[in-house]
Amino acid sequence: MDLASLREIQENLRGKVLIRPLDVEPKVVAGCDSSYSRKRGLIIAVFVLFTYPGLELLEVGKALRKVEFPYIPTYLSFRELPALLEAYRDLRRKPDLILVDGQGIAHPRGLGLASHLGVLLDRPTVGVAKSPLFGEFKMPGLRRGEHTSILDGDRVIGAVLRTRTGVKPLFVSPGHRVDVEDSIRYVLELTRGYRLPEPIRSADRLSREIAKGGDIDV
DNA sequence: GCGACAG
DNA sequence: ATCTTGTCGC
Repeated sequence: MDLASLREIQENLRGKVLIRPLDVEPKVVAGCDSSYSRKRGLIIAVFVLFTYPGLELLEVGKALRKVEFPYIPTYLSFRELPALLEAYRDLRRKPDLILVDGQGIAHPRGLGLASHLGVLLDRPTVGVAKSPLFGEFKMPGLRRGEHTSILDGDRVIGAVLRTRTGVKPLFVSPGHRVDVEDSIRYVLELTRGYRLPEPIRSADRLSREIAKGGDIDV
């Protein structure tokens, strides 16, 4: 499979992405992330479900697969989606909102990992990235909650959001079935004392722990 | 052609 | 993302 074909897949799926306010009050939220075991050539994907707004741990879904695609900027989906989809199928309950570690529509072809996953699952997703990939922006103020827009010309495709005072901001963008405003709102409401929102922080820690060798039960 | 470039 | 030791700061 060459990049031209994969690029065509992204350009086609882009038309399926829906940007609009979240249409339900979430009762179950999820965070997902992937880690790698270089020596074993594995990718470990994890989904962690929490109640909302109480943030009580509900369930964990995981998957370990052999890495079959290299990391190529703007094509991250093709490397991580297979494992993420498998981890999702491992879940009994289905989340009303999913936070994904990566870009949503703030992507050269409007289909970052969060958007791609959202369309395939037909679930609301929000992209939460630790660094920028696409779009123009100015840095926001230093206080938690302050944010600036990520622009594609005149179009607002996301926000640079300060989740912790004095700490590097996050690059938030809608994945699917949410808009920029709700994306900002939920990322902020799910962040408790750390830079990353709790669902993603948990998924990150757990997947890394499994990659390191252990396999913790939940 | 050159530089940039999620995880 | 992963590989890696110490170090600065609240």
